[in-house]
Amino acid sequence: MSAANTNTDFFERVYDVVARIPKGKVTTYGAIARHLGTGRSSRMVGWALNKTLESGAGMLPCHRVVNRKGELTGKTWFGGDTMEQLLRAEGVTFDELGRVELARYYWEP
DNA sequence: AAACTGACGGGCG
DNA sequence: ACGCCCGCCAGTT
Repeated sequence: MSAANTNTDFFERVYDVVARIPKGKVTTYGAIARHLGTGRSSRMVGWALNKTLESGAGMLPCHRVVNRKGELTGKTWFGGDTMEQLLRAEGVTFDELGRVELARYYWEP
């Protein structure tokens, strides 16, 4: 196996984990990174998601991935309040600051 | 080649 | 509970 496939494998894992997030639940980048074994490379998870968007995996429910504060940091890539609407459609509620209640909706891979 | 950036997280005040 | 700073990893300029 070529070492060049390491990245691809990383993307596939991110895809796999995100695809398993139950409807109406959310998880964090750090949780995914830990599950992948990358640990501190939480940033790479977001990077991978952005990359998967271009890879054609646009069906990925990445709107269920938020940061540790429960903020929809990726809403920029969805455009406007699309990300929030998607989560609301799944029954997720937001607080006054527009953050997800992680204690209530958090899901660990 | 060096420095900056970024879908982040944890620690500290 | 919130804001600020530092550390991680790969990509970009």
